[in-house]
Amino acid sequence: MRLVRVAVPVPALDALTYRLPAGVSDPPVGARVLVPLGNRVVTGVVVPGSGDRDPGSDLAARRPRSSDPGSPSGTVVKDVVEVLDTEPFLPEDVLALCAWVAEYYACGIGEAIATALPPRARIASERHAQITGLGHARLLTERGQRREILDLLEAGKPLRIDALAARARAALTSLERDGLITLMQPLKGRASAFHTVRVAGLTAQGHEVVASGEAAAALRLGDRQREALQILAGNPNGVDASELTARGISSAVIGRLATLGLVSVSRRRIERDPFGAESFLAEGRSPAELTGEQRDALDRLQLLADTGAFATALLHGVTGSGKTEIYLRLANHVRTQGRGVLLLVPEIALTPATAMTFRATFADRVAIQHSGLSDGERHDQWQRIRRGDVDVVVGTRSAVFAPVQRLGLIVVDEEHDGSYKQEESPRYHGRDVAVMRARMADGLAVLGSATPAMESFHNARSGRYTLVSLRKRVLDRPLADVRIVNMRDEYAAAGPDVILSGALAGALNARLQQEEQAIVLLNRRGYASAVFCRQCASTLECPNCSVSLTVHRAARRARCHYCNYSMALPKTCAKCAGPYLEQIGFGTERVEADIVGKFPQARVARVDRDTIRRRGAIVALLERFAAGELDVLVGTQMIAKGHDFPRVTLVGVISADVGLGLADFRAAERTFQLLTQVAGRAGRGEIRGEAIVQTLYPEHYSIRHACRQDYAAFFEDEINFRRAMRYPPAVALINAVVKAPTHAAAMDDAGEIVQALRGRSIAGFSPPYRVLGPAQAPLSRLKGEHRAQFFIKGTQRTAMRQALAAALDARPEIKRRTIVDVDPMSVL
DNA sequence: AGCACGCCGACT
DNA sequence: GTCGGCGTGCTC
Repeated sequence: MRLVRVAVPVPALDALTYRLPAGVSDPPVGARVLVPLGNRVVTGVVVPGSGDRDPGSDLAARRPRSSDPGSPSGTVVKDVVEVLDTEPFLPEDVLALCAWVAEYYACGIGEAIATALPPRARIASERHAQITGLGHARLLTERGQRREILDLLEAGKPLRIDALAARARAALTSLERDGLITLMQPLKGRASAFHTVRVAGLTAQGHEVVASGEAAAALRLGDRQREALQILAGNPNGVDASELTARGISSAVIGRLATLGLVSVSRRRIERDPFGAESFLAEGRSPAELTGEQRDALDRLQLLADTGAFATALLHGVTGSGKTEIYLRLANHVRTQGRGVLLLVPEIALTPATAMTFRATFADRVAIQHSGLSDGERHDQWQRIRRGDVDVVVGTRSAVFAPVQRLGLIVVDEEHDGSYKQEESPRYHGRDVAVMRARMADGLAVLGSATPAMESFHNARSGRYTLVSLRKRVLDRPLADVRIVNMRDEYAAAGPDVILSGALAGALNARLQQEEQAIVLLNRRGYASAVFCRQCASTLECPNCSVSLTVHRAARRARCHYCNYSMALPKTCAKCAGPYLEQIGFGTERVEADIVGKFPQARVARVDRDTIRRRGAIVALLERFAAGELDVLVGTQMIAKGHDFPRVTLVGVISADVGLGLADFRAAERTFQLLTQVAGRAGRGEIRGEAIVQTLYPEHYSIRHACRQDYAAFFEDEINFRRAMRYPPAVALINAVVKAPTHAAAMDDAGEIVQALRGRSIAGFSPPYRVLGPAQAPLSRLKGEHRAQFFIKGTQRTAMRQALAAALDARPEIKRRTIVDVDPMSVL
């Protein structure tokens, strides 16, 4: 019997064993196969493993081989429905990377593989229902849910079940049992997702007719038909149907010529081009001259790349020191050595402008991969990479799985950026997966940042990574002057409602006079942070989450930023009916209003998740700002990242300490990074920049060091804190959150897992980790669920992960309600 | 993740 | 009494 191991796209499942029926060829590892799963059909990927493992023994497979490998398990091995690929769809190295991700981040192999697959790679069964003759006959005697369904199906056409309300499911099965309807499972999707167009071309006979007037006359062709033949005669490679239509030749005309045998219509595969038509304008980019420091850095990195062995370099360069130029040249160097390059950028950074830079440098040897592309575009780009048509891939987080051939270099730009961590399963960190991939490929990983993550600098210090530094900005431009404004003094002088300090207001005014630009940052959106009742001292809370509702004034609503619940702004207190409601705290919407109020002549725009609904809206807005059509940009951290605006000479930070109050071990690190990055936005042109930082805690080390742009000093203070508190990178950390319908149940369930973890001992020794908790999670209620959490801290990640996996496997009903986050970015 | 089975409150 | 809510378990 021929068996295969198949990873299926179901979170909790390990690879499953299927039988290959006679007449079906052996699929190679990495090929897609259609397999039955429960009562549906899904697309799985063949993974290594002899396959002659008995089904139902996944647990046994993890443990040392159990005693009776051939024992019957109760589950019958099902047959593979269809083999979709004769060649591996996912290459071996990507598959191995997925296996590592599944193991390291404690998720199912199928889930890891699902993130590596391009869109449209999966075919799945859909469920349709159709009414039977008996159903028609009994239609009028049925009532309730059953009658509703029969009414919907009355026309006789099959209907998709998922279009039906979920509550109708039970009725469906009973209707089928009674023979009133039939259920079908047609497959949705195709094995190949390329876009094709119809192309018309002249046949031999057609050529004859064009060449000979007599033949044409004999056929009595109409004007349109003659015209079509002329057009086709001038295009030996054929003409797209859409182009013919555009030139006034309808498909009917082509159809008639085809029946006459003069024209043949074929399908041609075309590639969707995410670069668009303007990419031709991108030619002729002249590379900037490197500074001596850049040259040295590039030389060192090239040397590392040329060894052909795995290495990781941390490129620590102050903002504006020209890291991108180094990436481009290093990528080109590696490419000319015949090895592939992967360049990862944060979510927001891959604007069309950046994509164009790469297009201009690498022409058609570059592919891009990010979530802004349509499914079709992403699919086509992926296929180009898979075929080996490109040597350079630029993309966001998930591009780390791109099937680049002979990979030699992975660059992770702005490696500290939080968008590299996926906040849903699999909770992987793009940077860490990149380093592992480089290791598997014997390649070089380059992590670049002005404010490296604590983990990365720690690794550089310990010698695991090679540290390469850039201390100066290009063209010797100075870093911005940073002034701290103590808001306690402002409040004492001007009352508690001050938003813009005197210093910041004055600086803004000066910029407006001089026609320079300014960026104002506040990492909190909305108009006011909460609605407070002065009579009963209660705060307006979200009914589903344990947070207060944020006031959005333009929408006149109070909104939850976690579950998106919203309600009309109340006029009286919901608890005590008191009329004295006060809005406390403020966000970007309020700051914008304040600036507009103070400077009516200023052209102000706001950039946050509320103003940027569509993707592309941010690009348009940033372009307007770059073009000088706006004076002031107010926004959240979105505006702090990467962009290069030469005319910005002032950066204002409204409340630098937003986030410092959070009970999160990365709070100081995030604050330091944000302040340093945003200050780096100022003074990128000819004129020196200035940054004004408003804070209630001017003495806090993250604010002090950020103002002096002193990374090393910040790192020293922060690493001491992490060591003392035993937080990463001093230890490895796993955060587990258990959800339950009540607070008590969540605590009980979490407590049981914690007990199991503490009880595990290895050969009489206590386990090599410590378990903290359980405790109520900081967000104790989210979307209506209560949450308890616990931490595992230790130095041996593998032991920690395995212990947790074992404890959860023993309690499957708790496991399904538990989120496991290995190396969490935040423990909220 | 889906999907089905099975056990308890509000309507014909 | 059924209808229909969602807890629990399974998927080779």
